[in-house]
Amino acid sequence: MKIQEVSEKFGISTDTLRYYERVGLIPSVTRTGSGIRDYSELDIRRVEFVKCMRGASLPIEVLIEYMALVQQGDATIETRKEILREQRDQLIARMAEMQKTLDILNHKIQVYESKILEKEKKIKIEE
Amino acid sequence: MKIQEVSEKFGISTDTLRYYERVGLIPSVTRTGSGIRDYSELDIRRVEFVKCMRGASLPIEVLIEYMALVQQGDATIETRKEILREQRDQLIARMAEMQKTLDILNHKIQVYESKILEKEKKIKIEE
DNA sequence: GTAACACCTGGAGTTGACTCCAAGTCAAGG
DNA sequence: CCTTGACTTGGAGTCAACTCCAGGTGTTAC
Repeated sequence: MKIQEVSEKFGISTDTLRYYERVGLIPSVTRTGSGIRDYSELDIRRVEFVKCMRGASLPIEVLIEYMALVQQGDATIETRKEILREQRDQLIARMAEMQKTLDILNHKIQVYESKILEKEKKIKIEE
Repeated sequence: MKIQEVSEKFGISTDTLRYYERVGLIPSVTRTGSGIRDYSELDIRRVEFVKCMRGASLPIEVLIEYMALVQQGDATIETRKEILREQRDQLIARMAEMQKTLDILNHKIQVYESKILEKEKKIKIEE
């Protein structure tokens, strides 16, 4: 699969895909003889993983570290697990914050809605 | 309440508090005669609101727009409600993405955990 | 009254994560 | 063979959101 297709499939620009590779987020993608990227199944699974993690704002640095450990094989499993656990905990914390914000937003929207209703009533009475 | 105390109360640096004021996120804080910030109850409620919204990553630009509308009074209620509704919807979408990521993280952690267990078993058998 | 310290301002610098660009290479159609 | 258009690289530029700094003023403890 060439870069253009991967870009469309995941909604990630080709520039970003190349950038991810450059910084080590996706270890060197397979190439054709002449050096053009030709994403393998594995490469695509990696892109998907990164897209998903970035979608939840896991920092690129952490993902780079994680990917490097994956490359190093089974000896790093314990460390990798720790990284994922920490990221998961932070994610849970962020989601809790967001839930609080969501509640406040919903509350404010409700207040606005009833204010708008009041205004409409007043107009009706004045008519 | 002076800036230092507000900073500690909310865990926002004084630089950030001044920055928020500068860009219009918190309309001009009350001052002492000599020009030193002295946050009123209202100012503090505003800081709290902004902190909460920023905690859920609502963009500063949107908050600036919202705050400007609040300043303009009741005529802008409808617009404000729309802004909040849109932000709420985006927040819900982001939380859904994060939930997916969380599920994957949990799954991966489980897989790692069972791999570690297997390794331990092997060691026991070899003993 | 003076030293030490918190506060002020405008503006420059930093960080993370892209995003764009120039200059060059390759592959397919006519 | 030559053009057209997608691909390559390294490096520079951009953007949001801070964060830091220099140079100046205010305020409190001794």
